[in-house]
Amino acid sequence: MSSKRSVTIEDVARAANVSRQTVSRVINRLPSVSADAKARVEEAIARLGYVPNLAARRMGGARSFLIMAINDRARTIENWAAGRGNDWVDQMLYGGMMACEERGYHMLFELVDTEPTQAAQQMQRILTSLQPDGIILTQPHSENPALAAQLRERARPFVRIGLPNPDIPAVSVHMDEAGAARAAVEHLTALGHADIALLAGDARYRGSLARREGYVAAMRTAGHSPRVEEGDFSYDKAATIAARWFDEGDGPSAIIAENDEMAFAVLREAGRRGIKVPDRLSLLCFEDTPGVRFSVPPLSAIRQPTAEMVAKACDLLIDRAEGKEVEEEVHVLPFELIVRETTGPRRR
Amino acid sequence: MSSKRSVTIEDVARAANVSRQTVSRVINRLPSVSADAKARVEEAIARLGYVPNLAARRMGGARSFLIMAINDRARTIENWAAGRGNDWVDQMLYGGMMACEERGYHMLFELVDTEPTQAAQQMQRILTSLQPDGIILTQPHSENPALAAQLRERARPFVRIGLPNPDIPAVSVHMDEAGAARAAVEHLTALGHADIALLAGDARYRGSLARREGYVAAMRTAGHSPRVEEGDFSYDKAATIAARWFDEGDGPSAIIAENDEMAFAVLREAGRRGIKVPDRLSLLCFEDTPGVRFSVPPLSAIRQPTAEMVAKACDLLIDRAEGKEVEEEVHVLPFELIVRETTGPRRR
DNA sequence: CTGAAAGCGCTTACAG
DNA sequence: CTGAAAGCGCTTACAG
Repeated sequence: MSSKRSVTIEDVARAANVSRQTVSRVINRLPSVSADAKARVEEAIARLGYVPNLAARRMGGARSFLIMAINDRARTIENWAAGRGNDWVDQMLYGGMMACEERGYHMLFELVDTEPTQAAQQMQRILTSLQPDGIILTQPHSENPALAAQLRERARPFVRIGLPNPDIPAVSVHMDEAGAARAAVEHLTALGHADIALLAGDARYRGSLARREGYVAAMRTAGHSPRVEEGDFSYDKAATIAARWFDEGDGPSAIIAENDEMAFAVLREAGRRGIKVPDRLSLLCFEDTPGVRFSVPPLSAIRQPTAEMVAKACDLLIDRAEGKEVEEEVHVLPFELIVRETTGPRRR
Repeated sequence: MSSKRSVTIEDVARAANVSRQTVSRVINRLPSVSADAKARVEEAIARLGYVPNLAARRMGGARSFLIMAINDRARTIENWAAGRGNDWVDQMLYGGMMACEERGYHMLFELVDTEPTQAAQQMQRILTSLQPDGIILTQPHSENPALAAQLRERARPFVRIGLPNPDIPAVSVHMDEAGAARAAVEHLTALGHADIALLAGDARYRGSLARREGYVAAMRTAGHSPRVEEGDFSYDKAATIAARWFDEGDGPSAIIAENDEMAFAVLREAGRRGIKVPDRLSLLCFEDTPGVRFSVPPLSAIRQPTAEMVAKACDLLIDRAEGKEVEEEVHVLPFELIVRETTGPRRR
């Protein structure tokens, strides 16, 4: 069955006694093929085990059947090199590979530098060497207008993962950040908390800003006054803030941290001082990377639907590649609030 | 600079006033190009920002510049779906992408089922649709003789990650498992331990077998009697064994676990009984996934050089693709013994 | 050292 | 509905 040479469209055409265009039409599910011819071709394909050569398809002027996800080089490599897990990459591959496979595409994963000149050059290389049918841009590339312009100029469809950016008209997929912040507040108020602080990330990030707004709005709705601290997404900064709260005695009764790292810092500082979680302090975080399950106690968290967002992006891109018009510009995916063991009513 | 159409070899040829073969020779670093022509071509490439189209190169009968790493589908997806990290995949991508990039190749990552018939079919599809220049086989595919035969028949170079398998003649890359087991024993004997148990994996795995042999040999050399328990790589099994050891009072003073999971189980059971690690029990594990750093206390471990093994496999495959003869069949990579906080002298 | 020719396996218009 | 022709951007022999 399997010899050194692959079975080609020509072999199928001969076996089915049709021309290779007809085979091509069947493969690509184009109309205008007689039922009879179609059946013969399909039989031949199955019998010979024919699989189209993607390079040839691409060369014929068609699609490449490749969707390319772009990630930030430095950050990704740093995580890998440190032997840390890389939840974002894992979930991205998961969502992307499954979505692509289902529709006969392949997911490619590339690293691009943040520095704009380098990014542009690398993007150029990737586009012409691999010729992907679609590109997925993640942070920080999703916020780089020059990259978007470059893709547009070269007529390469792309989707941003992230909240819409007014400077970058493009299809984008994101999680409902504001809604998640609201849900976090509601979860905590339902447990009886009133003094709920937001250990914020960085307001320069669109997502962070949206969470902040959601948080503030929800607090006002509940009749509580918001309390935002700039945590900068960093462990050290969060630890300093938590230490101050705990030592000065005016700490909140519940904290929402915008990422896992900051939540770990709070947990650590609380532990050092014998402050029981959740009895004396409730803690909830955004992000939900794998380590969160293993903290003591395991953290309640807002789960970011990374796999789902990437899968959605792939689907949108494949729709485009197949000529379906994508009308919606903005796609919002639901979050998940996972209650583990760091949130509860306050006890003395 | 960047227009809708990509710059092609033809554009470069025209700009440099040579034929496209000459450009091709320069790109592929073939000899027999005059210094003068070469300089003109290189200048034109730089000026126009030319990047060869990989699909076209492939079609021209050359390489695809694609190296494909194959992983087990079910296991990989299960980890992803559970939201657990996937250290193996992360490190594989890390090593593979860096190695490929350095030599102008791209790393592709594909999932293949374990079931032999499906595996063969999927492999067939992958080979003909993507036409990779080389394949990297990991567990369990690396132990499937039919897959190896298929690759050989289709003349596709491949490298196995894993210990040599007498039934599968092939280039293979692996870690020095026996040496690592020996080093583990030596580390513990140096701390004064004599009653060192091996919480073993599964002897049907080649690597597990090698560790067992290394362990036994090292124990004999040290004049101690070996003590092997079949842990089956599972948390539950390891917990049962540890419980028995601790409760019957004849437990070893040090334990070497063949993976992280089993070490976590031991740590848990010890903790429950107030057995201090490392004061009353030393514990060391193989594998060293990211979670190991966060256990309390952090586990001493033998680090598996996953990234390095995959990088090595890529290099070997690229050497082959570029016509360099690879003479060595077996490539052994060093492990790393990372002493954290679970191993120490016994104290009362 | 250099180029004209043929071909890789497909698809896209174009006729019929 | 169906096929003959041309072409995609390269490389591989083959001449010179």
